[in-house]
Amino acid sequence: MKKRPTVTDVAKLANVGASTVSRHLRGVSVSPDAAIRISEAIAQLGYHPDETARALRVGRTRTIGVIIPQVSNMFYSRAVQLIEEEASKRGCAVILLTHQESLKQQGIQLATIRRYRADGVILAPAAGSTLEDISAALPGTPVVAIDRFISSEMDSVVLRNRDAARVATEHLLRHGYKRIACVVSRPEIASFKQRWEGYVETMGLNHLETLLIQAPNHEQLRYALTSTFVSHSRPDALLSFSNRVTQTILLAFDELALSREERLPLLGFDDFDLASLVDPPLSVIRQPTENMMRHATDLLFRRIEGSEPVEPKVIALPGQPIYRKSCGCS
Amino acid sequence: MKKRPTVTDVAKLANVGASTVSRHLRGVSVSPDAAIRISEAIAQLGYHPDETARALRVGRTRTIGVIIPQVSNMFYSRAVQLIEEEASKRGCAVILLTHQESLKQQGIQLATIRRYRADGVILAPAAGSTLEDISAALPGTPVVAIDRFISSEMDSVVLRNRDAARVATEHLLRHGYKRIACVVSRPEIASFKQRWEGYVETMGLNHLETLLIQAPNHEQLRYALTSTFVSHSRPDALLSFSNRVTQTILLAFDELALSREERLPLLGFDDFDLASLVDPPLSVIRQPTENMMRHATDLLFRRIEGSEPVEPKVIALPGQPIYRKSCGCS
DNA sequence: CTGTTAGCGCTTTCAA
DNA sequence: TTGAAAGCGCTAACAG
Repeated sequence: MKKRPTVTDVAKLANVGASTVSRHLRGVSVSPDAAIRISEAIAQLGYHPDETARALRVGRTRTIGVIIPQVSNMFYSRAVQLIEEEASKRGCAVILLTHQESLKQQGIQLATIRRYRADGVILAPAAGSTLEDISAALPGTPVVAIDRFISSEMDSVVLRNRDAARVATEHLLRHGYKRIACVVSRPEIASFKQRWEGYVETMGLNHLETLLIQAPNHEQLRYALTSTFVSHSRPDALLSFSNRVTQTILLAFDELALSREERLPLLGFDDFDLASLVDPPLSVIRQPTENMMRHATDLLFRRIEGSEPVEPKVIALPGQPIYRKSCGCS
Repeated sequence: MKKRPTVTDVAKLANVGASTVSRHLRGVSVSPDAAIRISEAIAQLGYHPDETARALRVGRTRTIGVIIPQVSNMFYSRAVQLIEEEASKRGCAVILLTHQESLKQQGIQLATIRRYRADGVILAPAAGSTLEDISAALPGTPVVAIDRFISSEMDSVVLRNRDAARVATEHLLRHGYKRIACVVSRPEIASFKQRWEGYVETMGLNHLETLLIQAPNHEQLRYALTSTFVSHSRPDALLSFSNRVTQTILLAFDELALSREERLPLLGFDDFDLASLVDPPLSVIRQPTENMMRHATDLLFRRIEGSEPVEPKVIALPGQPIYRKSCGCS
């Protein structure tokens, strides 16, 4: 088994010094004929530079860490997709890690990132994360938070959650619903907290009581939902805080075999592929995921390149309401 | 800005040699009091070992590459999720790359993997991939193919596509449908090819003509579908080859505002969250994704560890038919 | 423009 | 069991 060729091998074959090869590789000017000989040698040997060695020497790994709750949530898989493409364009590879909504697991993954010396991190922080924990875990490494705001001291790209929830609640109110219930899996998650605040505020302004249907996991949430639906104090309308929750609501409708008319009016956060195809078509607040991820990667790479912005930047993008039928529109 | 601490720093503070620190870190026996002093020093300095340096020295990076068409397809996002968890358990990080169904892009990503010196790769090969291309791009690096079979010389974990398609076609036949059409986006993709074969075979056995509805992208596919649906030679039933295609079919139904009764009977590959919630509930061939990914990671890590299996192993798992209503069942 | 040399942080002989 | 020293493949400084 022959070893992988190194710069030295290339250098020898091309009759130049190793540093000339290195220069050529990095696009620094080299004499034309040396360039040709080097290129030939590289082709002949099938040489591929070793990123780990380069990283060690230069202190930059050309990798970025992406830490999210799970990839299987459509919002995040879309996000990862976008981040990967952007990173790829800039010559960086993505190290993908998940924290499964666990603060402890997140700590482990931050340490992982640290060991791998990623140049920067895009993070959807687990509930309970603090700026201090995170920046202590990654001293000197740029981090941008997505989806969940934790501190104005940290670069963040998020939805304007309060506003969006306000808009959503007002819309439901305009349809004449009074007993509007929020449905959420884990209210301690930052984005959901803000959505809840926007809702509470709007309900308060209208002298209406707030309602919360909540459970730590989707199994229990479905149970909570079905019991609520059959109780005599059932709400007028539902405001779902995430696509997963929306699906759980749909499942609960289905479980009770509620007809289209018996279903509660529903408005949900996050758009998804089949949202327009369920019955009735789902009204949602869509997140501008593409834009968000572009902002996030831009911010991150600016930080990595070390130029420009010094103070933390929080980018909050408006949600886009898409009223189909489920909210009561026609 | 103080530099990151190194083994040497730890060694000095603990009054031992660097190699002793290294040994301790890797769990090799060290005298008890040295161990204590080292641990203290590590904690005090906030030392984290540098994977890039270790990788350079030792020749193993503790990373695995995962190359898939896109993360945003539910099948793959689920797969990535599973792989990440498994890799994490084994102390490896995942480098995530996508090839967008482009052979050229796949080549680029294979080269990326090579530069980063990943210890192994899990790959869903783009259409047109050959064993030779792939192993030439990654000499000495274990690769396991998932979802798409390209050669029995390469470790692979796939669905028993022909059988599954046979079962699906027979099921549709049993409902009395004769003009069964396959719907597929890119027939050149290995798994779809095999599904097509299973279908052709079954139709042939029953002296029935084969029908194909196909278009290179989902936009055009939807168009092809709607025109087919309104033509007088419309099929009796549809066999969809992937979850994305199934969604496109649903979209086409919706576009034509076909009522539940007017919709064509449909059986699709891949189960997904909302499959049971659309109207009528979707019948599908489910892939045992979890099992598949466990096999894939097992295979890969066995190869990486260098022990055991020498000859390539192809694992083909049966699909699980789930008959809801869309296929004509009730 | 080029080659020589040193060294990034780690592990691994090798001798003690 | 331990420490000193060499070296993984690369790049940056420096002298030509």
